[in-house]
Amino acid sequence: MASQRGEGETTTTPAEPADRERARAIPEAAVARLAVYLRVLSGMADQGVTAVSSEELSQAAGVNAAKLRKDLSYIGSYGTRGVGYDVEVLVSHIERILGLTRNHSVAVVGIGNLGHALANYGGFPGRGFPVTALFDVDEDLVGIPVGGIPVSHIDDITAVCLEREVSIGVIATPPPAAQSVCDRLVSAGVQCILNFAPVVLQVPDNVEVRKVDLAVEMQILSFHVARRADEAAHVSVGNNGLGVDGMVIRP
Amino acid sequence: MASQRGEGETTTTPAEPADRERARAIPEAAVARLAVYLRVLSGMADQGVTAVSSEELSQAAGVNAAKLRKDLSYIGSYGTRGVGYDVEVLVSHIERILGLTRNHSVAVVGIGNLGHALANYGGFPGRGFPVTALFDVDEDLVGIPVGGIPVSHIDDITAVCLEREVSIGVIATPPPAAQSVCDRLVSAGVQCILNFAPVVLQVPDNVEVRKVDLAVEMQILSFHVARRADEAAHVSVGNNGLGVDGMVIRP
DNA sequence: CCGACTTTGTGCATGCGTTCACAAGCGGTA
DNA sequence: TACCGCTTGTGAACGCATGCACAAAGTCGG
Repeated sequence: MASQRGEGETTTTPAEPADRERARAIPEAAVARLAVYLRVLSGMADQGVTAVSSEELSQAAGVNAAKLRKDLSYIGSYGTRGVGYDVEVLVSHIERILGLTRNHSVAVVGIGNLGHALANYGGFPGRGFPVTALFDVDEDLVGIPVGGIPVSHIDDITAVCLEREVSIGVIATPPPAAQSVCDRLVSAGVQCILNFAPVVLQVPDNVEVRKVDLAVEMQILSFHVARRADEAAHVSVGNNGLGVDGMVIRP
Repeated sequence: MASQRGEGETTTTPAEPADRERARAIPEAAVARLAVYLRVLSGMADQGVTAVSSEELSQAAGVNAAKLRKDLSYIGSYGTRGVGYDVEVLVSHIERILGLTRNHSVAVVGIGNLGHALANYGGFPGRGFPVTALFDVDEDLVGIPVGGIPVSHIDDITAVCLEREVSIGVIATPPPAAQSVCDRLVSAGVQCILNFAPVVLQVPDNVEVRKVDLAVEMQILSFHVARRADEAAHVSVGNNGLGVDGMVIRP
């Protein structure tokens, strides 16, 4: 209720908090995919595409068409049977569900290689996420602008985060500092954290953490490399019964 | 069979490809967690810890103890009932399963902000992933060393990847170049790709792609921010039945 | 106005992953 | 040696997510 554009909100039971309860019911996995759909749709809109079918969109997003329709059904019925979806309508509804109608101020902590890269992205891809604060322990860095924003000292983190209404904190520090930084962010009222440090963060229940762990990603790939190598070995030694020297063996 | 160290391979049916079939059976989600366990265990080993129980390890890794035991059971039974696990034994077995006994040569394509950061990591966290090749389209960058490795031109990608036996390709280019770069990596024989570009890559079935999408991560966090905000609004406006102006209304 | 065609939205079955709960197994102790 | 307490490993139940298949609902052409 009380949301922007009063469209399909013909709920027969006015006591139902339709939109809000619905948002809570969206599976985590579907949320991640909605973000992907949004990007694909934005690209289509830029190219002047106005309508799209679930089949087309699902292919562009690399998922099953039925799954895509189910994902979209979590946010409401905004398609037209026999036709498809209006690109702009879908974009605006996904943006609404993902909370992209407001800007989310971002703070980056740890201005090393990665911190620099993040700061220079300057308002993250797809925008709506302005980086408004940078922090580091290194006194030499304090005051120097990176990506247009001067670096603050980490001891000022609480004051600065409150002042600039930071809603998302990004941790790009070395591992040993991560938990301490996390604690400070939390006590500064930050409830969402994106963690690049290879550390398992301990946080209170009301704080949401997502981690991006390069080492883990590499090791998962390594696992698959190894698996492939083993399979290949099996195929040549075992499966077809012929070694690489199959025809050398005489009867 | 035929694997390194002939330990617990007392399979009664010698026809079973025990280790290999087992590796295929490990759920994807479990593989990701194994990498986390490995890091935690390595940290413990560095601190002189020699034994650990599933309860301790699971807490350090931030997961359920039963889940941890099940994950470990996928790679074999290397614990001692009533005691726990030997840290070093566990480390070496996880390393073996994840294929970390061999080195995996890494190529980074796109030497912008992110590419610089990745190249300067210099042998990824937890090592075993030496970066051996860097590529960019920009002629001005070619030949300049970044993190100790000179940048090659992207047109040489096939030759260089084959020569240096690159097994993992990292795409850190702008979105429009990603698919083209991906195709070139694939035709150079690279079967594992880590993609930082916000693009859905199309690849043949025999290539494994993992993506790290900052925009998606931010948007998932944004979703949770919005959800929290809605919940908070509900508590004050809906749940308790009193508006903010509850006592202004006269009877 | 009607009928054929297209595409959505979703009930249902299937499979995967998580969690519980407990028997089996091992070390320590008397 | 026999018992006791602790921890692993896993069978079984549960819950979530995926994919199928189809009815509902709309458009378009005649």
